[in-house]
Amino acid sequence: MTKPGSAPSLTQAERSALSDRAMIEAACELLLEKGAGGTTLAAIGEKAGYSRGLATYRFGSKAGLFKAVGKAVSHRWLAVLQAEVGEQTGVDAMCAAIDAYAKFVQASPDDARIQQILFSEAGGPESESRSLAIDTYRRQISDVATWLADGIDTGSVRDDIDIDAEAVQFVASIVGATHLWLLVPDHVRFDAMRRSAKQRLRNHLASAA
Amino acid sequence: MTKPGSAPSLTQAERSALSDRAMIEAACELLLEKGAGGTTLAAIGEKAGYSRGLATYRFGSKAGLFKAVGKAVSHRWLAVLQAEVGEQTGVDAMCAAIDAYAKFVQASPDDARIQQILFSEAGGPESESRSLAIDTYRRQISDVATWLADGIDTGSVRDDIDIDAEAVQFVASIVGATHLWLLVPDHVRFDAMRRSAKQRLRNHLASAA
DNA sequence: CTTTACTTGCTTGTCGGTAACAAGTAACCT
DNA sequence: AGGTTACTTGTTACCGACAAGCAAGTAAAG
Repeated sequence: MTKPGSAPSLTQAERSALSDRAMIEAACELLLEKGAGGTTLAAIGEKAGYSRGLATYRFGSKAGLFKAVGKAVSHRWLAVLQAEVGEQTGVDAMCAAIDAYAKFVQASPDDARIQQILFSEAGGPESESRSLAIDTYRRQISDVATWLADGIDTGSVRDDIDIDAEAVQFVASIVGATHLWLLVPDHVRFDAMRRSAKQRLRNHLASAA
Repeated sequence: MTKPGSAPSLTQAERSALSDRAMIEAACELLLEKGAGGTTLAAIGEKAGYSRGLATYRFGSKAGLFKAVGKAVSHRWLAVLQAEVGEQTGVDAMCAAIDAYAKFVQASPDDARIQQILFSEAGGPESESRSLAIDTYRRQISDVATWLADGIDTGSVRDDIDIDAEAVQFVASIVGATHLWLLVPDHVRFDAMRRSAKQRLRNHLASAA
């Protein structure tokens, strides 16, 4: 029982969900500000309004926390992608994915930056965020491969292509463009690249029929 | 004068050049083994056969050391690129660059890995290796743009393209493919991608004439 | 050639800061 | 109330960075 004039009196689950969200939010801000290496668990906890130790306690380790942040961001991206692509297949789906990504980067550039910072961090043979990055990329490559396979089945895509190689190149283009955009933003104009990338896709992959 | 039976008696310059090389070499091995975060300056110094403090003393900071490593690797890559591309321009130069990169990755996969690890590390707003990565990417994009401009001048490349956008996409494809290869090596087959990437380039950029 | 003053390569001592864990406290639950 | 769960504080080990010192090399004077 809570005394009349006291605090909201949340349930335990609500309390932890609240602090989790606050810390992930704080982590995002700090990541953008100071990068992965410059972000400390203590700073995250305190910025979220708690003690220096909570982040470690809740997420176990720095890698664990970054994994949680990555999952949150990834989830938002996949929602946008799904909404844009819908049930399309073949080259249409790939073009829609390009549009979705452009939209995502424009609407939530912070999310895009964070995702890229975290996935870059996954470079070495260390980290737990490595496995998240691997899963995400693998998933995206296989999605594209499925689009292509369906496109071949329905006759909209040439049947003499190497599906896996094309899928990897497609994902690689987007990953690479984001990477460059993060480092050399003035050189990377997503909107300008969209047109030629889509046209190139159609020229290269669409069936002659 | 050195006593007959005594040690090699190197000059100061030779001594420091020797330890520099030893430490950069040690740093490369540790980077491949433990990643950027897992590599410590003390371990580098000791692995190179010196004290825990030498790496810091010589390179000033961890970022400074990584910068030196990056420069060494970058230098080797640029040599391969220059040898393969030569005086070619336009689409020919870009195809040669693809071949050069495939050759580089096959001949010195460790170098490719290290470069990618370091350039990934440059994601956040921190680090000194960030500026090296930026310079390198900027340089590569402008090289490709020059190839394209020359190709338009000599008539081998369509004149209705957006040079900068195409150059960025080209570099982005390679950067992204390497990034994926580092994380998901089994999905990325450089040799399979070479053929279709080059064909796509020619289809998309070569002038109709 | 030898001595001496100086420079440069390298090592050791140390400090602030951080991740990770453990033990304790306070809030919620039954 | 007792017990479970959310959170805090105390502590340890480790790392990057710096600074003071030591030793190896260099060069000028006698």
